[in-house]
Amino acid sequence: MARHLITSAIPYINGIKHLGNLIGSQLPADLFARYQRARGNEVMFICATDEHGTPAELAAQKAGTPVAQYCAQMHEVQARIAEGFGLSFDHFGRSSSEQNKVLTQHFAKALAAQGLIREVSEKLMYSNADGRFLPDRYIEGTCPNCGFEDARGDQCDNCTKQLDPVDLINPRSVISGSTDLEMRETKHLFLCQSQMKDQLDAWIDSKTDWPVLTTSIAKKWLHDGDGLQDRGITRDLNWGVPAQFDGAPWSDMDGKVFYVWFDAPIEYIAGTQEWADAHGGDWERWWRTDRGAQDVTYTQFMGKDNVPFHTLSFPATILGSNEPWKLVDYIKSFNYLNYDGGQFSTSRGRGVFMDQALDLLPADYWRWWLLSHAPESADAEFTWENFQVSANKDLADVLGNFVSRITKFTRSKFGEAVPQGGTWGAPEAALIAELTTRVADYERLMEAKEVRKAAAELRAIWVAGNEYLQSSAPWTVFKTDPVQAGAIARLALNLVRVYAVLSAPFIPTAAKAMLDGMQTSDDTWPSDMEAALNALPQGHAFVVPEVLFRKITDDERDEWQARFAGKRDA
RNA sequence: GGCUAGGUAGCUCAGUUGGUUAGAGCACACGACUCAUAAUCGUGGGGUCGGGGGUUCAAAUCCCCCCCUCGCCA
Repeated sequence: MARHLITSAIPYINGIKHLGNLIGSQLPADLFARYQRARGNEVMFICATDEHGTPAELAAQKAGTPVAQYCAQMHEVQARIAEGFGLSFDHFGRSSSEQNKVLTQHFAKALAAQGLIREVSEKLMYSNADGRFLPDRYIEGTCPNCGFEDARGDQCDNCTKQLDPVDLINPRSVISGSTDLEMRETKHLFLCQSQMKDQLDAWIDSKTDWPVLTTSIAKKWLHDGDGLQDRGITRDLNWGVPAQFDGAPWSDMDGKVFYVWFDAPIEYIAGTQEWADAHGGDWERWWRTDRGAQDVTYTQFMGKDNVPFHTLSFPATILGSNEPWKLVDYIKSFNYLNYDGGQFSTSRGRGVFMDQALDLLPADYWRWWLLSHAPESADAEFTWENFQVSANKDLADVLGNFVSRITKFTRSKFGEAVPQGGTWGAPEAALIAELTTRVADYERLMEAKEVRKAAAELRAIWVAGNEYLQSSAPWTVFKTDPVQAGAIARLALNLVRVYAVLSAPFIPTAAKAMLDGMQTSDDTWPSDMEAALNALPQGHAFVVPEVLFRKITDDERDEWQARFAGKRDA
């Protein structure tokens, strides 16, 4: 039995994510996890909320809630929505956990012991009124280039010029509006990634089967300009993992915390520890190659914006520690999903957010559309028309109607039990041969994390059932040879169970309804198609399930398109 | 401006190391069936593969130039 460690990039805590975020990491990771479990493999699927950093502090402040409490609440909100989408995490952790604090500090210490941490003094903008250092984008002022009054410290939104906060005329704090700012010297820790450039470069070079999106982004960071740069791993903040701790190999780091990109990926490991602490399991056999993790296959899923951290920074942390941690085996990355001619926008409330989506339709509609249109080779686009057409055609007409037509036909002619008697001949053998080939292709594509192609193959498997029914026409055969018509129906009813098993990674709720309809809990993977089509024995009772997928009407489509065009309302 | 990825039928996309008349789904037209969520199945029309030049017996596929889109960086 193979063992699969699977992680999804961890979503940031400040608010509910949109569909673009969902398809970028959590959903494809869930697809893969469900598939591997269905194949009988052992899976550890970890996700979490990314809770540290300035945006979380400010969001909490805006909500009038202490930041720890704010994060706890938002974590619950995100966890419930994830559940609503059927995301089958073994554990949905929190980067603010005690486990992550201990582990993050451990890694920092281990890296320092290997000479990979250096202290750097730099001058940053300090706000006396706020009592804190301000990140570049939390400083605004007049652009020295174009005179725009609300230019941010990192870039002017009006003329797009890249800025340094010291360039701004009349700089002020975005947080308080205070202009009582000064440049103040402060000390930070840097991770010496540059020392590991060659090692990382060789490692990336060895990954010839990774998506080009993953390797090209890694290569760019490795080779662009002066090559891979050392990066600061601490910030002047209170909310985070303290950079000063007992046994720390440095001093004077009070009031500083590790920067989110350093502690966030470590949460993959810490999240597994959280799981172990909660369930009494053994986390080391997943993460320590000296404790059994050497035979684990580790796959990460993420949007392209997260690729640099996962191809370079986190591996630098893992490898640089010189400890036997499990390194990722495959990084599946995704492009962006756009919304109806533009970008999804969290700040402007443009597009569909996860909670809203579940209010409109069951999760399977979204799962199917998103996965079958996953932005793998290029950015993809969500439009309501495409969504409506795909969901209605694929789910309602091809799959849902197949289940309806065969269960209702059988009920009307034979009653609610798998018909007995009759024999299968050439048409059935041909169908079994086709399904055997297609399922093998489906398995290959799922193993390769080829999400869109796997969806297309699954759909073709559904279509094969309709073709079979159409050509064998049991409703016609019934008039002259009812027993033989029963044999055809028996195969088709068994097909419903097979479809449920094969489809479950994509549409788990409907798959469950299909199994329930067939009154079976047998979710054995159809490795032997002929045997699989005999799983429901003659005389086995079933019930006609409710309509699996109702259709999306034109009126609904138009209404939703208008509703989500602009501002997100409460 | 530099770099990445793209530009293939009306739409969304496949096209492996260059090789017979460029494929799929949707949409469209016609036909079949009537068990089914007016569903299904079959057949067909439709593309100078962004533009130009080159290599080759042969290029969507390799090389050069240009145009356009998206993203990252400066």
